[in-house]
Amino acid sequence: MTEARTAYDEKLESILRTAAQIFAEKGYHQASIRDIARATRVSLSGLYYYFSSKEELLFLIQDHAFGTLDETLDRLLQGVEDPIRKLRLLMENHLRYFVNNMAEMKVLSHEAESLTGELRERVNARKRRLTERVMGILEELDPGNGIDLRVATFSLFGMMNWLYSWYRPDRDLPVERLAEDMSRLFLGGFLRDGSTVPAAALEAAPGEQNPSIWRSQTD
Amino acid sequence: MTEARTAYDEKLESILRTAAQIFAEKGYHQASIRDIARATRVSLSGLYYYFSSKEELLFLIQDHAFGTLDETLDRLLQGVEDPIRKLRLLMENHLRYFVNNMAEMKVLSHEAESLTGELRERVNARKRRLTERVMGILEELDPGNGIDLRVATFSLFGMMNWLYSWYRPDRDLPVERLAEDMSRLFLGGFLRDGSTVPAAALEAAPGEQNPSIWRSQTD
DNA sequence: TTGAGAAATGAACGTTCGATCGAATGACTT
DNA sequence: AAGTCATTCGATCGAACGTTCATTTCTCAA
Repeated sequence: MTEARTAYDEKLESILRTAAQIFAEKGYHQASIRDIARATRVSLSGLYYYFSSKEELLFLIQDHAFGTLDETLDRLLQGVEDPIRKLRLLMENHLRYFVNNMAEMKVLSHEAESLTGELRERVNARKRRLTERVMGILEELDPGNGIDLRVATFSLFGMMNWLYSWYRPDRDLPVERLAEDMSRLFLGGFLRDGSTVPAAALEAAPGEQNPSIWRSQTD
Repeated sequence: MTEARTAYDEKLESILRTAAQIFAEKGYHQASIRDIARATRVSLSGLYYYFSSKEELLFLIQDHAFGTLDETLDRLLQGVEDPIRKLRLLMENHLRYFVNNMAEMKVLSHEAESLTGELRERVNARKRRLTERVMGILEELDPGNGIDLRVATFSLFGMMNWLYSWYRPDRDLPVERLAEDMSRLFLGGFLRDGSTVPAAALEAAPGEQNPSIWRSQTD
């Protein structure tokens, strides 16, 4: 194992970390390479010694973040059998990384479509793996409540991934309580027998509304 | 009431509708005015007769979508007292607009930070109003389960707003079943007494993990 | 001390962007 | 037929963008 941690590696990581912050603040397309040069105190052209294009820079950030998230999850779930416990550990892992690396996780959530071609496909593959992992756990759990698995899976990701748009570490719950509350919200709903949900929550709304927000057109 | 629906109004709405689709596909900053000119078959300069800047175009889309969403909700909740029913109606309204106007709603969810200054503040005001409305209903409901209100509120929005990243009308549930499943997930979890949630779902994960995905640095 | 490769740079390129402006066109009134 | 106002357009602007390249500076083993 050649675990040589060179000066090159350290500087690259430092650039990735800084770039992630800038991408999180301004958005990938808004942020210019010049912004990153200014923040890292490396010259514009000097940055291209560490990556070959702006798009590859975004990929490196996303791939690194996803890879770390994934590896930690592997380690965490080793030997765990109870699916409830598995899901709880997965959620806590996910939320902990979110809160501790808000910039990177915002880039993951918000710039999912900013990559193209092969780089995009490679990140998508990591994402798919995680999605199927969650869906698999929910399938194991299956309380027979009739809730669609895809809806449940992406509702869970939605709850967690939406964090970047509202969570403020100084005014909101610490990550442990956050994970507890979200676990209770999601698992409480997913594991509950449908017949114990108040009827008013299940009744559909009356009538149809205008399907489009725009007035009807002729063309 | 001067409800004169002029040709100008119709053309503006047609431009907004087309622009929303392009913003949804390529993202606001990626999409050029020239893209919109091509799609609407109006010349580049001709567009500026209908809006004064690209940013105002984005504002018009967001404001129109939010306004419609809001007005329909007002009408829908009139006379409804039961908070469970209120929440259910709100969710169905929200999801229905999402599914029926996916382009506009993606722009709402994904381009929240693309406006600046006063235009951004005006959209934020509408958003705040809706957020407080939801939080108010949850407060009415309050089952005394100890779940943080902010966490519950934004978890609900996260579930719903994340739709744009996964929902495909041709392979996923129709909106009625979607609303039912999400209602059961959220309300089932929110209304459940904490003591009935399986213990394994509440236990914290053991140990602390590396708080940052990056290796420690010296500077 | 020197030489070679790694690391970093300033200046510039071609392209695309949002926006402007004066002129042309169309529709409708008088 | 003339006049008015709304609508549309081609041509063009300066600014900012990602990227390149010929050079220079740094580092350290020989």
